[in-house]
Amino acid sequence: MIERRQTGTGLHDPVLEKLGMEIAAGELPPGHVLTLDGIQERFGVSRTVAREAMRVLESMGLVQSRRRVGITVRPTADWNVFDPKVIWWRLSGPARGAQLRTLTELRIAVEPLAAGAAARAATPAQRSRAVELAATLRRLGEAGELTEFMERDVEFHGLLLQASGNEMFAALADVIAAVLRGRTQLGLMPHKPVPEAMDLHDAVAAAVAGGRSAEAETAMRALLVEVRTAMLPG
Amino acid sequence: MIERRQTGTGLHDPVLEKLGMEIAAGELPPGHVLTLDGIQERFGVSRTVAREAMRVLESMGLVQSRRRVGITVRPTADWNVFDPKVIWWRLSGPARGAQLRTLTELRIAVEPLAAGAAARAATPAQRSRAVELAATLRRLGEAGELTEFMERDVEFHGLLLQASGNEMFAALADVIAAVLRGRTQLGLMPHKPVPEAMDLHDAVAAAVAGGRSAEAETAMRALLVEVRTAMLPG
DNA sequence: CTGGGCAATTGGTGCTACCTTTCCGTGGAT
DNA sequence: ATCCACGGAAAGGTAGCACCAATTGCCCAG
Repeated sequence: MIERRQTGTGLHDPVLEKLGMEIAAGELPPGHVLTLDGIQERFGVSRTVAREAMRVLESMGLVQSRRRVGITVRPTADWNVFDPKVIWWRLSGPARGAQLRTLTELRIAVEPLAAGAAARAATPAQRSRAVELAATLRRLGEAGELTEFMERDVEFHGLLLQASGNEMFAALADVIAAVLRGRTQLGLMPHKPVPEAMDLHDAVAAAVAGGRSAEAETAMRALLVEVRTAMLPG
Repeated sequence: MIERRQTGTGLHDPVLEKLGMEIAAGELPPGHVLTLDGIQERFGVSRTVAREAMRVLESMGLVQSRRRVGITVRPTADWNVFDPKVIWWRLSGPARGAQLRTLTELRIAVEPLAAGAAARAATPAQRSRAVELAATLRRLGEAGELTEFMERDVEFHGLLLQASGNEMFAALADVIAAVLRGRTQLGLMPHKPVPEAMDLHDAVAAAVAGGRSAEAETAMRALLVEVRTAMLPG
């Protein structure tokens, strides 16, 4: 589940969001210098708020603050590219395609192992839920219910990441949810999921349910390679 | 290269560091409530400094700030476990072993694909450097120069991650360096690297140099599985 | 005794004013 | 041309204020 704005309140959050987006989008290129004064004036906020937003950006590696010189935008290589906010900002900007590609590579790396681990570590409830979801996916896919299909797909992949028992894998669930949602928004999904995809979802679920780790891993890998080739033209 | 706070300057940094460590270590368990006043008094800093540290912790998902309630420590599942600072804090605390395990799983997921990508995308300089490093590793390993071996190993793995052309993989270089260093500090390394490890380093380097992607991937996977089994007893 | 509403308390939110510290530029002296 | 000293710009840090929201608990009605 992506959770945008659950806090809602907070005056420094809009500032953080806007600056983060602009930096991630490259509108404020590396080397560009901001000042607290400038931020205050631009957003009509106090020094306190400007400083807090700046500190958070600094902790993400997006900027560096030095006395006398100002707030400098840092090169991309220094960013915390695993920070969910940074990923979100890049997915919202012109680098969306590139970010989707690197994230898909990450998915191909992580999700097969997560599925394998899930086959070993999942609870009975998780196993049956996986099978159930795979069946639902087939039904929705054949019916052409694209958005509902996507939501279940998000749940399916999130479930396996959670069930892997590795909290670092589990932490990727939200990010991958954003990838799946962003992919359909970008029109990188076929209008009707290919039958192979449904077969592979079934295969993964069955292998997880049956505790067949290696099988779950290879099926998930095949599924994701399928996903990558499908979005290559995009 | 690990770079612990080369900025040094900054009064809010020690506060952030201490609180982060305590939360990561579980000394401040989920649900525990802090107040800005308490932080001010404890560290002898002003409200501004306490607030900035709190905001950064909040952006890492370690705490949540609510009016009238205070600053609540959030459950582990909400943490940004990919944030380098969070990883560092957990590696420094009692959860070190668990963190090393999840990170090793992540390595097994990511590094083989990164090596495969490096075989496709590396520059000529990177390819020759990889071969050179593998040879150096063999020499150092046979000589039993453990710390120097480790430093070259750090460079080797970082090089391939950088060369993969995927910035998310590249961003893991620092973290993996911390894992390698932490592993030797924890005594989870054999006193003399096993010959197989050296052979596999060679195989990876040769495959990358020769552009044989699949071969680089499988060799790297074998190398990391070796690593995992070696640290399982720990 | 229970429940609902109202008021007091608590603690973060945001603002302003002011001082300190660090360095970047600049300009003058050698 | 080089070096050094100095002024000023901008972040770093402190203090105290008004404000607001949520929680706590009290009080009174049923």
